[in-house]
Amino acid sequence: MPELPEVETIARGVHNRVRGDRIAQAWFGRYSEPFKTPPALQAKGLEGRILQAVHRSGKHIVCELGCCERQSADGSPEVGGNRTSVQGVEPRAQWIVHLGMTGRLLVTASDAPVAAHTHARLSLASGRELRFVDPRRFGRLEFRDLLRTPAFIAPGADPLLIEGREFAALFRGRKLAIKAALLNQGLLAGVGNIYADESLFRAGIRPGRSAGRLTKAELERLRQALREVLEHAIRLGGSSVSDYVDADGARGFFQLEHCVYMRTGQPCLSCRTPIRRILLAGRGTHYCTKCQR
DNA sequence: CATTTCACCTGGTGGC
DNA sequence: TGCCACCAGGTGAAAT
Repeated sequence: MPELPEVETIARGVHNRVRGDRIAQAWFGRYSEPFKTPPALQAKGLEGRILQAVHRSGKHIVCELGCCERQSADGSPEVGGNRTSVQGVEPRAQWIVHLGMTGRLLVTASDAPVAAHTHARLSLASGRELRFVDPRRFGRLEFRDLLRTPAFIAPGADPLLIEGREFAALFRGRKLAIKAALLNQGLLAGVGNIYADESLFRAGIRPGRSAGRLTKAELERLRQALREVLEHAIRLGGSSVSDYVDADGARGFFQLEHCVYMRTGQPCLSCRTPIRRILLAGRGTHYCTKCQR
């Protein structure tokens, strides 16, 4: 479910709520699917760590963890301060959360009712909990000890930062549909089904067009449309189509701004032509046959 | 190598 | 009310 704007919203929310807090205890459920690192190793690695910062990389939420016990007087991690002289400031480990289709990462009171399909609960020194909930179990949790493993960086360029030249180069010589290319996380990190459809509508490009045959002008329109759509969605807290919520359990509002996604048969907001739905790259794909060429 | 298809899961919805 | 088919924000392995 969650694409770049939803993951960004959640990461910011979690960051603002738990930064500087200490993981007192970690509990993991019995299912093996959600864990890239065995649950016992995750619990052992996480307990006692300070949550220094939480940010997004592609569709991944990365929790930067410092080593143990120590934190500054105001509870902030002093990132960017004197890194070598303050114990526990340099990230020593990472907890990487991928939400799959239905994953949630929530900051709750420790006595809040435990939702069904809760697979991880980190109790924090502040008395709250960081919980991972995922009914479909497509999400993944990974622990990295940075003394042994390199820091996590999502493959693929960030669609908010990429420049025109580099963007165009991603698609050069590719025969596959532009929508399939947008969904390829190795090319661009963070674009999923909603924002692929919405950005192609905004750029006026049919999703089935061969990626390598788009003109320079079309590619530039697409790059800007993608950035504008993603930034707008972030400002509105993401899209809540069915069950997406942020770190506080609040819904986003960008679903109210969707022009094509899940609007099959409804009139195009620009020309009134009914929105068409086709299957492309195995995904429901929505577009306007008149506005998108 | 590039590209496509499918399996992995649970839950909600709409038709009969 | 129940049953069933179909659909859903993602991804990576297997097949082509």
